Amino acid sequence: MSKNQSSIISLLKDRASCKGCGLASLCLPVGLIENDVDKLNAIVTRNTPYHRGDMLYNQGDVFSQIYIVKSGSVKAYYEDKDGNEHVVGFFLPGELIGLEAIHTGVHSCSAAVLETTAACEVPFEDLERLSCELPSLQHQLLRLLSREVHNDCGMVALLGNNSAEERVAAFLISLSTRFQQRGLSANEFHLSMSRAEIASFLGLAVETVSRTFSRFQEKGLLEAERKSIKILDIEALNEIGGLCASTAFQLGQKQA
Amino acid sequence: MSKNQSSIISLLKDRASCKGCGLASLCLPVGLIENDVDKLNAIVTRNTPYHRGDMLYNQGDVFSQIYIVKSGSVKAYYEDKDGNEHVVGFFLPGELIGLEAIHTGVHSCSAAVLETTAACEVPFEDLERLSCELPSLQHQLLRLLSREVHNDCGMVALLGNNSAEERVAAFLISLSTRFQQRGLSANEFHLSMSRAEIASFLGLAVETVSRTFSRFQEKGLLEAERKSIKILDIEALNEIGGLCASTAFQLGQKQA
DNA sequence: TGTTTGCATTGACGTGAATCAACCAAACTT
DNA sequence: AAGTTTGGTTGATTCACGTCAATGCAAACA
Repeated sequence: MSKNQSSIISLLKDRASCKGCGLASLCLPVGLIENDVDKLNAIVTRNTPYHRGDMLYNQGDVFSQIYIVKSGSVKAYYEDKDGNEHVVGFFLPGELIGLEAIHTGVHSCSAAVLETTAACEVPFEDLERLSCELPSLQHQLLRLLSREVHNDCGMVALLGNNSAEERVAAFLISLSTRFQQRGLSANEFHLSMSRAEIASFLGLAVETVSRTFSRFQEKGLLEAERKSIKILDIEALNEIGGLCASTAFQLGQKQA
Repeated sequence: MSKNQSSIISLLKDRASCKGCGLASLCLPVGLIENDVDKLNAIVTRNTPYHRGDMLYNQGDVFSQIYIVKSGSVKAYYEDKDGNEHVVGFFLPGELIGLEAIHTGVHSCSAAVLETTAACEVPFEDLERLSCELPSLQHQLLRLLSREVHNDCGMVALLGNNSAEERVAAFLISLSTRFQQRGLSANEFHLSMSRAEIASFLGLAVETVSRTFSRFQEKGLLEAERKSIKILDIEALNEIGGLCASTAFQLGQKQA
């Protein structure tokens, strides 16, 4: 085997490990030295990709591991007693899923993938054990949990106080910001969730979401062709929804 | 000094330490052996009581420690750009305050006490250090953060999907449950927050909260005399608001 | 090419809760 | 004890958004 070949192979290996992962700066490895990243990597497993509709876990499942989106996207939702689905969050690459279940040991919501999605799985007991050993890992885990609390506070604020237009604007700003942080375009992106899922998440009717998109288009703020979004006037959107909960919260996003 | 006197003194000391604290079963000491509780206690400080209106911290303050309610109650809120106050949570004895700030290192909301309140303060760096040393402490800290995430999910669900009556009912159920867990009456209690603060928290107008209380009284579900509440038919209240977000969430409470 | 199926959009209409405006009762002042 | 302030209740009106219903439109399949 030539040197060239072996370096390609090690590159491929790296891409499938925490060390070479492009999301490392958003995820658990933040603050870890190379050697410690290897220790983290040793407890992480990666499955074959999931497809739209596949479940990471179901409401009521026993909690054993957290999931981290590697590529694609995931929704978290719960079903009420009448069987209606209520979306409580969307997760993009680098975001941790399942944190709500640590407390009780049982998942209180379900997680379904929205498009072809790769996920890392981290057995929680292993993660706890390693966190005791690596203070930086513990710190980052606490930070990520705190981020979740912070963002959920922002959602509570948004849902409690803001109009349909403000909610939709805040939602779009949130997505835009998060895509940008992941090296994608802040102005043009693809929605992996349906209007119904957006509506559910924002506490609105599908029709209201649709009408709001239309109104934003009439005002020249964006172009929405089904699931592809092109933001034309991000400043105006920010004006409507971006800072509605004060500068304190970067609203509605699962990522700060 | 007689043996009797010294035992009284040590009892008083205990009450002011984690070891003798009646809230230990809800708080950080869960799962710790006596020796480790002492280590925790060594990093906890307790100030003279706060009074209504006093601030634990303000939006924008640098984060350095978390607060735990020992007695009394606290509200967390943020001010929007127009100076309007929006309540995002209420905290009862045993509940941790300030967790939203770990992520950024800056408080994104303010915490104000609602009545005469005692609080424990735990410098976060010390807590992190000790958590590495005591796996049970780390575990409990993660659990408490997760509880916050879980409860906030419940609030998002409540605000997104439920009517004014359902929200108020869920709020009352939540308080009732939490008082009961603290050894107080589940049916008769005192509200430390004003109608305006309840309204803000539930994303409603003061008038709507007031009317909803009145309607519940007409239906014979409760008696509300200003701030004192007497629940007459907790089953009916549960029917209205208790399980509205499915059995998955114990709604709207900062405590499960 | 027509049919089905699953979103998405648009319009008409009704309603729950916000807003506006009095009014009242307690608590505080002087 | 009369004035003032603060918080809570109640009524009348308005409006944003939900609901109901029809239509559009693209991908999937026969």
